Amino acid sequence: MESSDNASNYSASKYRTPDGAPSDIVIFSITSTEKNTMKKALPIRELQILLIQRKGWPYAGQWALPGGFCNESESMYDCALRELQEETGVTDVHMEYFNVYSKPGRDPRGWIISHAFFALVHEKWLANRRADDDAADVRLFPVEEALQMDLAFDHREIVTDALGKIREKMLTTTIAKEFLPEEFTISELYQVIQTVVPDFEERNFIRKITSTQSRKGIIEEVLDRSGQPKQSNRYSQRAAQLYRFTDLTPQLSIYS
Amino acid sequence: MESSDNASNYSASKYRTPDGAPSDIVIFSITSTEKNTMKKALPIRELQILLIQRKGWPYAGQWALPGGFCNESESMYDCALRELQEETGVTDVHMEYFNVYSKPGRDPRGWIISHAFFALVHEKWLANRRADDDAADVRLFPVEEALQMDLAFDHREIVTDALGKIREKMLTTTIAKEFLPEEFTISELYQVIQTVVPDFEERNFIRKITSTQSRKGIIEEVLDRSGQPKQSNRYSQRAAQLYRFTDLTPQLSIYS
DNA sequence: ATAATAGTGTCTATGAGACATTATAAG
DNA sequence: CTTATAATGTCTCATAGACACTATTAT
Repeated sequence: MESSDNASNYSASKYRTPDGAPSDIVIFSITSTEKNTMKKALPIRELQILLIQRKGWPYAGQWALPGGFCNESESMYDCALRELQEETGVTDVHMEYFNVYSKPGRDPRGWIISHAFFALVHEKWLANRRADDDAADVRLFPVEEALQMDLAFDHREIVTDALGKIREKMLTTTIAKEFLPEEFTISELYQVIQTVVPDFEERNFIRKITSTQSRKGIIEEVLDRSGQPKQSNRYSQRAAQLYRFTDLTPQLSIYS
Repeated sequence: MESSDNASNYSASKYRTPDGAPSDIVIFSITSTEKNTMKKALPIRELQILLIQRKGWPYAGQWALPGGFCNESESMYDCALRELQEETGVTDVHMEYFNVYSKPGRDPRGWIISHAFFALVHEKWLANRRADDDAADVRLFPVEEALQMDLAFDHREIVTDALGKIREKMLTTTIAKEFLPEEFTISELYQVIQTVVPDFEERNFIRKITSTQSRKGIIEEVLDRSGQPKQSNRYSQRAAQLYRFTDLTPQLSIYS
């Protein structure tokens, strides 16, 4: 108790304690499907999340977020990293903690406080996994479809919140880079932003991002070995300039 | 276990479970001290946080963030609200969850996963408390001073993170309103922003906020009953226009 | 040549930023 | 009348936003 003065007569165990502190991870990826037209064109991109089908009680058979219980010897972040690795084989991706879910009764197994992360995984990493085990119980779903499903626990709420969070972050930070190759064209960047934030529309996008003083530091032109601008004609007839993100972290303010 | 198919033979308790899930609250307030000059002047404002002095083990005698253990029947947010109310008597303030602290060994009492909130409390609410019980074991400290202290647990890290968070939010959202009266002058707003974000400087502040099309919706002029602009000469010789925040939530983007 | 995507020119209205100037009221 | 703070004028250059136009290359 608080009034005792050393560890030997401290007893937290007289209180009811949580039955578990899991992490749940909303793993986002953007899939690309080549258009089967004759002409070169940008692929069709879709924002997807990874779900697993539950085997046992509770919510057996229903789809749920990947995740699992935390051990005493790890932090929540480490726990989530471990689960992410187990589920996708992927390490070294962008993962962020964003909320805790603790409403009484949210888990029939008891008093379980869940810690929600989102991860942004480039499809090329998930491709490996899908080749390895094309298990029917681990799948990518388009986000909009996932939000229509009857997910286990309060996972629909978690997915909704995660989606809101990455939409905000997509517009205010440079996380778009997590979904793009190192070098990309302006069209690809624009398309990735729109895939995550469908309402996004910016007519003069290329000028905003490349020639306005306040923003031009965010991305930079890629040059080849001879110092010439490096271009790509992968998605278009006319070759497009390649860009990469810089290390600059944009600071936004409503007062300046 | 996961492979069983109903609640009766589910047993989470065979695993080690956390010894507690507390909330810790970084309660920010801005104190105003009138300058004792002859002339009217803006008060000296200082960003402070509320700390309590621990009585028992562990960290007896050291200063710590207010907070306490969550019960099974409440959510983390409700827990934090309850603690906030117990500590300050205040309800109905801006409080936000911002991070979890779960590093192994962070609490000598065992495996304790702490959920950190920050709250923004107008000094007028804390004034009551300070009159009631001027207890030496609950005090406001200037943030910079608190960060120099040897706080209990990992509370210095929590305070550092909370400070970073409210600095960011001060510039990107309208939380400044939590530290201001309903009606305020531009100078007061400017001063509040600077109190939280000392680096903030904006020469043409009044024009940015009142006459640029993209931002002018954030605050609006206050009019009196007869429809005339309402002014205040509380802090200055020449009366200044009063403003209030609107309900508008500014949307920021690095791409537009 | 055609089509498809990349990228620029150009024009107007608005905003940013710096500084000087005027306005108001207390003492 | 002096002083302190509030607020506007003014000037230059940058940016926003719209839309027409040119550029490049596969077919």
